[in-house]
Amino acid sequence: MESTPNIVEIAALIGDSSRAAMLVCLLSGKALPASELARVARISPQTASSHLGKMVAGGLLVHESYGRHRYYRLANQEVGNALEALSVIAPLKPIRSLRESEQSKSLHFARTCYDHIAGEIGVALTDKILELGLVREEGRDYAVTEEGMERFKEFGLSIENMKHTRRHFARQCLDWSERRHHMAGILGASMTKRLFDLGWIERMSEGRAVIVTVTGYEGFAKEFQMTFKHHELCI
Amino acid sequence: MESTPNIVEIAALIGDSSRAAMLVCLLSGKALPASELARVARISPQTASSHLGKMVAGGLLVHESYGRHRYYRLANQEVGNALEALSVIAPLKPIRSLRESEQSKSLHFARTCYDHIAGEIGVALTDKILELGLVREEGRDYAVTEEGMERFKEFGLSIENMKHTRRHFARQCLDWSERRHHMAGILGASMTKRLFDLGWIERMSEGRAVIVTVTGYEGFAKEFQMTFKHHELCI
DNA sequence: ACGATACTTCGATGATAGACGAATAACTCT
DNA sequence: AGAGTTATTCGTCTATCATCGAAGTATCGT
Repeated sequence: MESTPNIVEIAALIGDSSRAAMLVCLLSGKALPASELARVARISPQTASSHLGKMVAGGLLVHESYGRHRYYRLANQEVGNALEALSVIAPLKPIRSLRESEQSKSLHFARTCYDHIAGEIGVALTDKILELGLVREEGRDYAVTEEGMERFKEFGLSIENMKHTRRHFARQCLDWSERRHHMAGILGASMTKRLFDLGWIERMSEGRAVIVTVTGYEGFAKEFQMTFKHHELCI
Repeated sequence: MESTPNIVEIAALIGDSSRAAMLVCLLSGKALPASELARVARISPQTASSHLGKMVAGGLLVHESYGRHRYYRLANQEVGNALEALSVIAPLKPIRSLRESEQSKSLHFARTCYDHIAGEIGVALTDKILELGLVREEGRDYAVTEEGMERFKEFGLSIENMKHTRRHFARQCLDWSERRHHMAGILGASMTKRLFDLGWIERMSEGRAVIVTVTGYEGFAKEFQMTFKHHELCI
């Protein structure tokens, strides 16, 4: 009937505030789990699931399952192309508050992933621990070395007690903002708890964002040879 | 919420079947009266008026009044770009005729961007002209070189006359399908007109797609050392 | 001046679809 | 095995918006 391709359906898919928020979030090229996208769009998981299903059916997104998580990302480059082309003609939206944009930046820098630390800091810390030889990779996990046993004890962590729990000791956890691994499991959780106790990191008012305190910067530098400039990590 | 442009409203505007029909009809670059657009979308004049008002408010269209007629056209070339970018990811399912799918491919290959040539051909031609030293980049514009003056004259273009117009001489225009620049401005328009006059390119029945004729293939090869195989460009 | 044409505004209506609660399935951790 | 997550499906409710009839404004032809 219509001699034109149905840009209507595609545009209608993008033309919903919840779905657009998700799409813009996925423009970075990263794959994000459904729950994260629901949070970004400020809607319930049920509604998000409905939207994600429609966008997959419409060819905007594809998904991959990892365990109970389902990661969504843009189907192809052309989708990103179209979103960018729309951005060109879209009026700029006023930034509601500085705090929100700061918080968004903070999420990439440092946040908690359940009970362990993630973001740039999480990945960098895991890297340093590997580099210093405190742990070594072992399949999907990390195993503590002799030297690690000693250093973790100095840091205030009892590896012995951890071994008594049935939880995974030190699992590799995929980081959505860095696309690399950070440390999960009881070791990751205990370290993060210790970082809170030491006052190196503090939870921001709400959400999962975390800030590194002044003593934290000093501590990370001294204990793990991590370097910062202007409150950002040097890699 | 975020500092990103507000693509929601724009996409929602395009994501209505009646409005999309009007927009696609206006993709040719023509200005059409409201009644004609109502007829194309198969809706009443009242409804059409409502839609047109919203699209003007949203920055998609502009209107000019001539007597009791009101002519609507796309606000700028970026709107056309966005519509075409959407059609790239849309026509996956309903390809009704071979001609339509050919036309979609043609849009990537060669099309007019208002009055100058774009697509693969447009970008490649601009590249060649740069490579041959006929123009050089100068900020957001291109400037003709000594050699360019001579070669353009041989090609049938009077740089002198162009300088007398108030229009930009040779502007860089971003190409959505190639993500690179092609040449706009009076020089780009004049070259494109010359290509039509020489019969190197011809406008397809409707829309902005353009085909390269047999003499065009020979001409591009001879004059600009551009090579093709199977009616596709070799880069 | 008169009716005809082109387009707009206002108001009412009806259909679409986005929202969430409740329940279900799949998975992980203890 | 059981508790706690993550994600989905189903059903219902509600709000938004496209649509058109009726009426209003501006312009043209005669």
